[in-house]
Amino acid sequence: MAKERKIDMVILGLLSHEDLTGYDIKKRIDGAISFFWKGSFGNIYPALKDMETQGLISKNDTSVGGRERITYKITEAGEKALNNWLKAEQVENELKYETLLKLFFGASERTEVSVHNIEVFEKQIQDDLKMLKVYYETLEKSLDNKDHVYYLLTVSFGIETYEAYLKWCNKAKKMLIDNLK
Amino acid sequence: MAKERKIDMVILGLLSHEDLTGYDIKKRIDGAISFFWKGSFGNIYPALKDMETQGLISKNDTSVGGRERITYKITEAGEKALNNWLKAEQVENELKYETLLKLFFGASERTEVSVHNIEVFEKQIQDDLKMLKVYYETLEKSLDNKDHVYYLLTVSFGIETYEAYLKWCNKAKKMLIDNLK
DNA sequence: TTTTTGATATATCTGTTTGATATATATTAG
DNA sequence: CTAATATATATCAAACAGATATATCAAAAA
Repeated sequence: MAKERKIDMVILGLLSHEDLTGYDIKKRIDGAISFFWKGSFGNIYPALKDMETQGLISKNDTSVGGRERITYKITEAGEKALNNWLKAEQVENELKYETLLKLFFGASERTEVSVHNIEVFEKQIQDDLKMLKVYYETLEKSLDNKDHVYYLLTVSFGIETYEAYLKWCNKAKKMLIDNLK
Repeated sequence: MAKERKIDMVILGLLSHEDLTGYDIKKRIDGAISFFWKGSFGNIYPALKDMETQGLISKNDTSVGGRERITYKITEAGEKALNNWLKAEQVENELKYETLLKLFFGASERTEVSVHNIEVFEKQIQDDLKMLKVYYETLEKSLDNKDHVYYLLTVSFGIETYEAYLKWCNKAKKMLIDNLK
């Protein structure tokens, strides 16, 4: 058996707040969610079709003029599926860092190459961290919205881990330079 | 065009140290590498076949008795490909954490469900952290081996980020309990 | 005014990866 | 001696990523 399709839960979660088109869903995922979960048209559209067949969501045509526009709404069965998933013990947490892979095999090349690779990573993280801090400040001002408390927690996860990454970058560079020259 | 197949580089990296069978490669990946990169028979064996055709690795039959055993060796072209990848700027770093996904949609359920989900995550991380610390202590004793310096850096990455996760777990649980009762 | 760029929107295709399963041999533990 | 586990190759279905195709519409630029 193949693993359960997780994109379904992302879609249900988003639809539990508002009716959306496939395109909207992609945009939402590309926003605040993207740092811990990704989506693509290639899995969003087939998932919408399947879930409609399963009765977890319902389709309604909101086309204007010649412009096609299919909005989806979550059904009661969909809400149930979402809550069951939220309560399920099993979770799949996965890190996939090419930077660490390169570092693992770093001894095949000159030390400077690995130091440079860490710097590339460091730059990426610094940029992403700035974005997360902007999100954080915005959310902090509207914690009366219950959803925002949860959003803030995921953003705070990002900030704390990215700060840990940056600390590691410094240690790692130092260690490479000290130990290997 | 599809993205380049990364498993090729994992295989080349491993073969740059020793000759291995597909099964061996799987075992190596499941070990110290698995926390930042995964592999499966379903992509290892096809990759081995392709890379042999491309001349990046060479096959030699080391079967004993009726037991099939195909060992692969890296070629000069393979070493070149590995070093080119190590020097390439572009990297793909990706976090895929279902725990954060659940937390993001946490407002759909009772606060206790999210607190429990954080505790499940916390337990997982505590266990993994113990393993990483054992790796660390073992590696620390053999830093005369140049490779081990690099291995240690990846393990240290894991330790630092997992410790940051645990700190976040406490903060997050407290925030949920304070803000939402 | 016309053109072009960019955003909206659905959909599909190829290649890659995951996870499971099938098959068979060798070794170890009870 | 037998059962369970480890070794080993291989393939399949489902899921996913990334790119591309197609078309509409709004806004900005020429």
